[in-house]
Amino acid sequence: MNDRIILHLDMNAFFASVEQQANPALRGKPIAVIGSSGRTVITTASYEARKFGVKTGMAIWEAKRQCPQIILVVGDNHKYTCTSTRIFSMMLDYTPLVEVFSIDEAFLDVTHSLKIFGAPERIAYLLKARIKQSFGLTCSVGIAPNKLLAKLASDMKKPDGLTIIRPDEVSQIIDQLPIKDLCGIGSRMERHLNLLGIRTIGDLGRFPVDILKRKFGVTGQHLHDMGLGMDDSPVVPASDQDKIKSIGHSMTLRRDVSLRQDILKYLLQLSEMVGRRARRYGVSGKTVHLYVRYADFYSSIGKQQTLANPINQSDDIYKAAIDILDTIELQQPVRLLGIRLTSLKYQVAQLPLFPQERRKALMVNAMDAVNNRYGDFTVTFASLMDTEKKGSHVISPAWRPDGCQRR
DNA sequence: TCTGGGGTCCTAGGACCC
DNA sequence: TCTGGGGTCCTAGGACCC
Repeated sequence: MNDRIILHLDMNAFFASVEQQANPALRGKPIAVIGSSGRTVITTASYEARKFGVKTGMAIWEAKRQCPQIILVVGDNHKYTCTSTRIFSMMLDYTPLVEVFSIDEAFLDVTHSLKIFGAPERIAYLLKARIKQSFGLTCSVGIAPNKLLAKLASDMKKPDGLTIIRPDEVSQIIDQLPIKDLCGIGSRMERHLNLLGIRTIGDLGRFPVDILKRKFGVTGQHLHDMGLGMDDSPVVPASDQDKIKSIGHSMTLRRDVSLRQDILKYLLQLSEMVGRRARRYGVSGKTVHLYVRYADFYSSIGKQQTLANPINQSDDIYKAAIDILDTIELQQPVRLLGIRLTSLKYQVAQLPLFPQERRKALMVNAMDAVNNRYGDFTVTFASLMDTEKKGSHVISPAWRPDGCQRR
């Protein structure tokens, strides 16, 4: 497995760049894409804004303090999904082995494409040129013998970069890089490793593997491999990928909420969002999770309940969520609520036999059809009538585009 | 108006069955 | 008069990714 050639392509400031292309007045200016809800953060900042220190995850007021002239744009998920789907389909012209890693990132295994296209750099240049020409967007590409190193490489030159790590250069290139550059080492793991005196990737590779294993279990071996730049995980195309394992929605409320009736209204809305998505995918779930984040931001509680049978009707999810809520004694006003459905079963949609349930299922199908066509919450429960209809307000770079499955 | 939202994977402990 | 142990399911929480 030493002779693979993996390419990692990462769109530069994707959401912000798409907006700048859509609206020429925004080009060359510091802009940031944000969410539509009241308490939102910076989702993506343009490179012009990044120069001022504006970063993903930053509060709006902080971004404005760093860069008073920043232009804020409410994100349009549909726009990004469409663009990324078209970009991913371009990649399939060079290899069938394309793994979508997020809405703006993918791995390509081009090992067997070289006979047709020549050097991997050539594939990278072709892709970069086509993406630039079709969408006006730039990306950074990394080429390496595995996914770990390809991702590391694409991060090394931004924007519009191309970085190659050849097998014989691996140790020299990674030796002095900080461990947090590795995909899989976050801030907590970084701190743990720092305490062991490990700061660079080279340090990690030289550290005794048995101590890592004793301290981190299975992860220890993985850490050791990463330290040596080793990774034999395959590029898995969408068609071979495991089925989705959970469906959830959460929302930070406009204001902290204490009244039960207010909480229930949000839970009904979340249940409808989760249920509708589950029905669209043709799945039901046996376990319902409720997540509550309190007003202080740091404390939270999560509880789950497993049912006798899998469900995907919004009102069934809602009932389960209320059941869970009733077991919790809320400690503070609520800042965020989340509902997630897990233990998913994939089953062919079938109308229930009994008349009453059958009528309900038919009605839900009809409601789903209207909402799919005219936007979320066009037809909904009476108590949600004043809910905003603005389509999916969810924006997140981790959003998996629905339409990126091959063929 | 300080701090979003969608996921996956792992661990650890308890219940229960054989 | 002794209290083993494997497997599976469930719950809670944390780390990590984008």
